[in-house]
Amino acid sequence: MKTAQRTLRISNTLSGKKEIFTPLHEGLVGMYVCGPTVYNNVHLGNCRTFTSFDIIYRYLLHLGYRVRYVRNITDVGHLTDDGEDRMAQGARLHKLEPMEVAQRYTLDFHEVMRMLNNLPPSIEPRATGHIPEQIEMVQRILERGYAYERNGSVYFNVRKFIAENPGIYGRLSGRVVEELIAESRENLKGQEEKDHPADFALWMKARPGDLMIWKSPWSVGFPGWHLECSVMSTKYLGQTFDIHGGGGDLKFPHHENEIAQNYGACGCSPARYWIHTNMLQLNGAKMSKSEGNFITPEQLFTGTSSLLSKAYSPMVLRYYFLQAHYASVLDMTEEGLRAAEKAYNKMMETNQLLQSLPVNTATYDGSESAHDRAILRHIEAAYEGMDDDFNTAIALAHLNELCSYVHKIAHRQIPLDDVSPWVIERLKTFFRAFLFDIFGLRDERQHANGNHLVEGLMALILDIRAAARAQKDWNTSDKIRDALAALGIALKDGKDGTTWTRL
RNA sequence: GGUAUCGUGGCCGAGCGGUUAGGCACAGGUCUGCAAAACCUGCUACAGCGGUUCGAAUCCGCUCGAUACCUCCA
Repeated sequence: MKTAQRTLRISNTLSGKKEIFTPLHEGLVGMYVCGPTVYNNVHLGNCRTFTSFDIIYRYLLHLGYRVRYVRNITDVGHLTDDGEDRMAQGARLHKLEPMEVAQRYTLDFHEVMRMLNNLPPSIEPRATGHIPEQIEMVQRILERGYAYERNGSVYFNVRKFIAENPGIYGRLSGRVVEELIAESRENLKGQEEKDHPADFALWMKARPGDLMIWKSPWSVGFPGWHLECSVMSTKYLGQTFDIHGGGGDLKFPHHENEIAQNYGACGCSPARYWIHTNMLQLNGAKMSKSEGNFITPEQLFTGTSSLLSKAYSPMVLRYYFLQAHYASVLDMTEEGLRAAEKAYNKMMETNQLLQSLPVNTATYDGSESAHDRAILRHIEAAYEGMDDDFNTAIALAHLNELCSYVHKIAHRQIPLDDVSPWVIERLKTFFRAFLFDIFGLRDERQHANGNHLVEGLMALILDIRAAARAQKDWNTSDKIRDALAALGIALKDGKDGTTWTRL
């Protein structure tokens, strides 16, 4: 698959329109995604965001692009409402060094990403590893006149920036600064230093007791939360790059301020396409720790949440995400998870069936049947779905349609001769590419069945049962089936013998 | 309170003015020793009320509800 063969369209949240994607440099894509703040276990909603971008990353790779995918780890500067650094707060709550907190939850994050089969980004920079660069950017913004120093802290001058660069600030989030001014006047807390409520910190002077501090020309302190992304995207992708992504909740103020910082430092816009993913809800309401409507990835995978009756595997979760478009709110319910589990298992079984289909090249006469055309149409439609703003729901629908064909062929409802061998081969390649390369699914059943001893024992048992069945010894046959069912193994009697799966 | 987005059949969800997306569940059938699986068939929905249009789930207005941001929870 060559890049030139397909036209990719992306909903650009900067313009609010769906645009044809053309990278800055042909064949190369630079993508920056805002990563997690590692002060706690990774949130399920974060899992959806990073899985969405993983699929975008995978599809770009599949199209033949060389992609540099940068996703940061925020380990300093993201303050809570009380003005305490999240990392420092985590450290205080868990009685740990801030870097211990960062390490613990970075490992947790990586483990969950691995379970979800998300590819690691090309570069995963940390905010604390880029303090000198952040100080440099603050200096550049100061030199260009868009920031001011107050008692050792440095703030971005939003009003001056807007006056001199109309149409930049507020474009992404649709914000009008006059309204922000009116709004924020009410809840000013400890922000007396700022000239204006809309201004935001580039560098914060440390207060007594602050744990994460560095020397700078202005004070001993720490960088503002938004600065790291401006700095690290510039460092690894250049002043202007292709795609910047993140959760929709980051649009304002984080991304808006990020753009202002980049523009303020270099006079140019950072990303050309902005992609924002939408929220994950639980039982029709937002996930909220305080209201108990909350579940961690670990609880989901182990079935230890009181909100669920059983465990659901990482691949079932991934399949669940695939059924919806990344920009839509997704509601998670137990019934929905059950449906996804069943659909996922069926998809994996059908693929296994497809891959084992014989291809009789001797009968190939070069013609194209009605079935051939129907199959090829669904394959193309799945690609078109992905081309249209990475619509995995559309692509998945066509894969399901194709599953029906696979079964009809496998069960001789469509004679094998009615489908051209090259179409069967194409279908096999297509399924492998979409299921594993693009959707990033893993066949969990294969892992479960990958035990040689179990495989051997099952083969023996099924052989004995087949012999009993040949003698119409239904007692023995059913005894074996019932006993295996009790062990969590389901038998499926087909025309070509019996197969088994774990429940 | 302000701003924005959304509200689709029993459930989850696609849909971007004019071919009943798809999955799960459910019902009937084929196959089968029985069951399961698989396959076939059925289930024509768009929050409410108005409007624009030959035609609206899709555009506009209002009402109600949800979510996000403004304000710490992703």
